Amino acid sequence: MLTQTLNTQAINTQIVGKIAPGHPVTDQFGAITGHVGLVATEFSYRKDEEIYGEDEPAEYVYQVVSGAVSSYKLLSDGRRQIGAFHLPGDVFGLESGPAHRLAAEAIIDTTVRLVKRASLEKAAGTDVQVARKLWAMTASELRHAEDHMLLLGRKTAMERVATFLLEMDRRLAVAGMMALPMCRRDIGDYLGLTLETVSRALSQLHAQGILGFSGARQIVLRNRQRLQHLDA
Amino acid sequence: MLTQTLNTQAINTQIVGKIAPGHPVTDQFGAITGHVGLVATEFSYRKDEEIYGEDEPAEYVYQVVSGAVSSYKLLSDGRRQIGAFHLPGDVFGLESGPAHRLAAEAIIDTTVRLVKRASLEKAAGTDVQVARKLWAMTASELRHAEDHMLLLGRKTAMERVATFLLEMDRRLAVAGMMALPMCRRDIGDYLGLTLETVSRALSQLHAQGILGFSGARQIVLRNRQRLQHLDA
DNA sequence: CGCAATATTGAGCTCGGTCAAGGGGCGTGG
DNA sequence: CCACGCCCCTTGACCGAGCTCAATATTGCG
Repeated sequence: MLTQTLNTQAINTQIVGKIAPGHPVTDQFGAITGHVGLVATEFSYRKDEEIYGEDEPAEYVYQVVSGAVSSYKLLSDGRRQIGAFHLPGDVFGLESGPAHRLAAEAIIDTTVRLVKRASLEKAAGTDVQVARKLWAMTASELRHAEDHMLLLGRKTAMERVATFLLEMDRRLAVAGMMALPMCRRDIGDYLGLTLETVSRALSQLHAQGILGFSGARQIVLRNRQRLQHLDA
Repeated sequence: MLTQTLNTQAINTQIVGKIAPGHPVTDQFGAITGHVGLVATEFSYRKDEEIYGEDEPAEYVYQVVSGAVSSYKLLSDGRRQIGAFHLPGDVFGLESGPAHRLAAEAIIDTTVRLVKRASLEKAAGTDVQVARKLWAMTASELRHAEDHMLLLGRKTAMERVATFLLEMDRRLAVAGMMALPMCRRDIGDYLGLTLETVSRALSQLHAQGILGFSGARQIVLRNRQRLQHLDA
């Protein structure tokens, strides 16, 4: 289980206070832990390694330092729905109840910072600002889930892929280019499509000059306007 | 706007303390407002009346007293995704941020109880138990949304309808029978299907003896076991 | 009892899934 | 630095679940 893994692989323990580079102002963890003096531990997972399973006790809350994580649910026959991708700076694994409602795994080699859920609960019990922040983070996840229900229930394949590209562009574009950490299958499982359909949609956008490739996962959006139009 | 409507139709204002009949123990509103002495107002909407629009300022938090409400998002061309149905006892319209992320409308004649969001925020600022409860309610909505993403992204039409029937059976069955407040189109918009597909699935379940009708919206589940199996 | 709204059923079509066969890029090892 | 090999990705051909369009059939409400 997680505890064992922690024992064998833990790298670095520190008092939270330094903020992850690149997220100096709006750091979610820092906002909570900074003035409470919680202890955070850094930890690494290899590509495809499970961080926690569905319905597993929610012992820790995580923040991606580097890499990328997916949160997902499985049906008994293996069909998978990814609910969210977590990128550097994102907090994940935060639960109000006792257990994780989705599983989480690293989609590439990933380093996270983590704090005990119990210590956050304790801080929230004495500091109203912390309590407010935990609520806001859960509300933010809910907002994303609500948008994603609309996508999954009502958008066409092309609209889904356009929405995905605009989301990733917003979240991880550097100098107008994005380096996707996830494979076509992961994108399909996020969008409720097959990997082939995702690939066909991307090829079509490429043919129309709306995006450019430099490697299958290195994408430049050349016409956000037209992409937004395709997004419905 | 809402304020106008409130002025013309408000029925009854009271100090919250009495609990809605049928929800004496786990009443969500009561748990928050009971010991804080907040003022709640009762209010009624007719079938198909909008309660609030998407992105409208979130001035009030609501609880269904009687009737039923749907929360939904629209695409520009009219495609609709219902994110949740709210039944008697349910709280809806609770936001951590300033605006409603989904619109809400009464799907049948409905009476709600409502309190000002600002007064809840104020109570949460002084009472940690209230803050905790608000967080828990948002987390509960998130849990539902995560389950629903799996349904919308990965389940077949028959699996979706089976899931829907089991959910409604759990939430509103009385003496083994459920009286659905919503039409086939609403069910379709909730499940990411057309109304025809919903109707066909229900007919098929009827033909297999898994459910019985007494009127299109009066349904008896005759074999929950088999339904659960169809739910994947 | 009558009628307008809602639900059912049918026929044909389409979008995205399935199955299958290459192609290409990246990391590894020589 | 280059070549090899393994994924990952792309593309093609066909299929079918669910959508669309259309014609009844119910039903519940006045």
